[in-house]
Amino acid sequence: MTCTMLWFRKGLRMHDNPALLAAARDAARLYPTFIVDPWFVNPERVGVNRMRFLLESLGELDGNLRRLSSRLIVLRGNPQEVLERALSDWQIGRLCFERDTEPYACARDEAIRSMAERAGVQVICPTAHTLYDPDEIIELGRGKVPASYGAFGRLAAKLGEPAAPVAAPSHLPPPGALDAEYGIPTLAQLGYPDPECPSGGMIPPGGEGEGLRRLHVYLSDRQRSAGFAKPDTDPTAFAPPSTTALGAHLKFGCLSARTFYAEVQKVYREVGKHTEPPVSLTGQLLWREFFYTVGYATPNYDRMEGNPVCRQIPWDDNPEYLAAWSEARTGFPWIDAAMTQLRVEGWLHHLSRHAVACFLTRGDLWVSWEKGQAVFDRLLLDQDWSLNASNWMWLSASAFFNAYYRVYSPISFAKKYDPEGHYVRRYLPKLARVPAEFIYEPWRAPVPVQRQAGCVVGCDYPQPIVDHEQAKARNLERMRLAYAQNARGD
DNA sequence: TTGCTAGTTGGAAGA
DNA sequence: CTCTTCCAACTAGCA
Repeated sequence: MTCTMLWFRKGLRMHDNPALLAAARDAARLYPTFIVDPWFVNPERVGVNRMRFLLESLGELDGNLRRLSSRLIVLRGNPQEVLERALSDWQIGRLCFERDTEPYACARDEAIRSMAERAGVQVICPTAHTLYDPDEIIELGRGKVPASYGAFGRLAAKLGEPAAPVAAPSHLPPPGALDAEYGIPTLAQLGYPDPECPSGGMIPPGGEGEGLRRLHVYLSDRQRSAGFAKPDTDPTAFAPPSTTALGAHLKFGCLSARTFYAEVQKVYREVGKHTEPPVSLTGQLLWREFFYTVGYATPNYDRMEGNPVCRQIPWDDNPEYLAAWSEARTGFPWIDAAMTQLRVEGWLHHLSRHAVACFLTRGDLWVSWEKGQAVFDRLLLDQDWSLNASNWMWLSASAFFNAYYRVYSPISFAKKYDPEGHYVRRYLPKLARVPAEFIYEPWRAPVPVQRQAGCVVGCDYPQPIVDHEQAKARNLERMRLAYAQNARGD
């Protein structure tokens, strides 16, 4: 009988957690451990909303462990240093953690694996964050990384159905006696301000219970779930949103992607007729797999330079435009409302992300996708390294997508879904009384109408930062040129 | 080699 | 209100 440690990083759940089962098997004592890594505790890297979500998730994990007479042990510091001491202090013979394929995690885990093995500790590292093991996909493609969703889908189909989720443990070995409390820190202890939730409770709480509950609530509408077609969902719907909005729970592994997948297949079996990838619910999980795989296998994936899948485009360095975009003062209500929703709630509908990303890059402002990526990385609850980089490259027509002449209009796009402007009024109260006719382009309203609405453009709300038609024409030309150079990062 | 086809989610105008 | 066409036109993947 040996003492074991489960090191939680993502995978903050009891259900479908092979690493937890591996750690619990035949263990005299089990130390369920989370390490607060200073690399992440940085308001510039991880915004307050996501940090709060993480702490909530840890709180629930601790509660679930305590129900099985265990607990969560929270350590603080550089993971390698902290672990080296803990493995020795607690005489750990087996260290288990779920595999993480992001570059920071790969480097960290490789160093820790060799440190542990040098100390005679067995290391078990199952894949459970994704449906498939990216190495298996790449091997099946004879070392070639799938360059498109279709190519990925064919490889995944060859591998067959993803592994079924494993059951949650019904009991756990006891933790050892500890020399200190090792409790979950508060936001304030981590140096974060803890503002009153400004969004009226629109931010979903973290934790696996909430993730599972939201999954089941969404899937309880069998017809909608079976008929789910992503491009047809409404980006201006906010109460409730038109998609599952489960990204944050998936990102932290509060909700297992394999459980999600299995539950969706159950709905399909019940309903019979259902949509197919890429637009279906299953298709959304496969997009995640595809982007995880490319992100894992591509060097410098979150940058333009040195990134072999990314087209090299001479973006402008324009701090003023970037600031106006990220601070929701572009003067385009649809863009500014979406950026406000992002800042306040840490979430945007996928198509809103498209609209603001297109606007920042190839559509209007000609600012590098890397700048937008950094803002999303900080503010999104569901920030996910490979998905974020992938989608920014997609929207800026730097990779995967190349119909660069398809530009989202900051005026007419949202109008199709929400002609009255409910969404804009919700997130930009200054515009609440602007007549629907002008809600997406208030600068066109006659001045008396602006006065009447209590929203004078240039005074209460900014003038549009660019003329969209002019910017679009100019940028199309620049894209044409960049495509003609046909330069890639390799 | 070459040619063909399909690709998650644009917009504007006109029938 | 829905459908088609034009805009100007890329490339991975396959036969």
